[in-house]
Amino acid sequence: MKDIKYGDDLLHVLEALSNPYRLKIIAVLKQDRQYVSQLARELGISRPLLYLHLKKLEEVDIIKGHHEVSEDGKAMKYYELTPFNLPLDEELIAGLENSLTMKKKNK
Amino acid sequence: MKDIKYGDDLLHVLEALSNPYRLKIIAVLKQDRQYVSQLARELGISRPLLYLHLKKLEEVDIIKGHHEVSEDGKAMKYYELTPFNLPLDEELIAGLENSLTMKKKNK
DNA sequence: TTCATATGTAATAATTTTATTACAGGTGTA
DNA sequence: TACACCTGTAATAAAATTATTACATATGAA
Repeated sequence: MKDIKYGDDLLHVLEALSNPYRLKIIAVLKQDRQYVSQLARELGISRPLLYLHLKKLEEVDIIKGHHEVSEDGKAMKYYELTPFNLPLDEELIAGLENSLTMKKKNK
Repeated sequence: MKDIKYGDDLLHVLEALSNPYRLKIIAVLKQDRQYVSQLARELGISRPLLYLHLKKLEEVDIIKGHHEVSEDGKAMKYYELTPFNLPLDEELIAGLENSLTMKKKNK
């Protein structure tokens, strides 16, 4: 996970973690890396939806994906977890208050 | 903040923290307790909206409100921060995986 | 009485997030 | 060729969150 220097970054990470599927993805990937289709089956969700969740986690560098070609020649996309540690308390939040934007999100 | 023993509790707290106004509220209340109308002015939002945010924070015991009568006889509602500490990492998440519900939220 | 302050909430609208459906394209094997 | 895998995304729908508007009620002071 990238260093959190700004309130907006902290918020971005918290948003990424605020979903049961995304927490589950972290738990699964902690055991071992996994490729997208298999991960979708394990979570019981569609690939398009999984991509959405993976994107949010990857945006904040909690997971990372890369392509690989399997032994039988198939193009696979594996995701793996990036260990992280976020000591969340009121001190951290207060310290980042000035770099926290209240405006709506763009894009 | 209440003890986090279940994945659903963790998620609930993360959701409560996933909003810039709510992070700001924590930062403001860390300095000192405050009453609702004044807090709304400081944040630049309406009271109805503030109530919504306060409710989400109070639900997970990050803040607590109580009524008080001011010197000049007005009924005031003050909120104060409850110090908390959440060491967020993949270990915590993996450990709570089994008590994490994927279903939609009720209510 | 009128004004300024305070709390509280119901109803609705706007926006964002989450989820689904429908595609297209690739490789290896039967 | 047809089938069973795989990746990737656009378009749309559904659901949840966030925000606004409009009220009602109460107190003290001018």
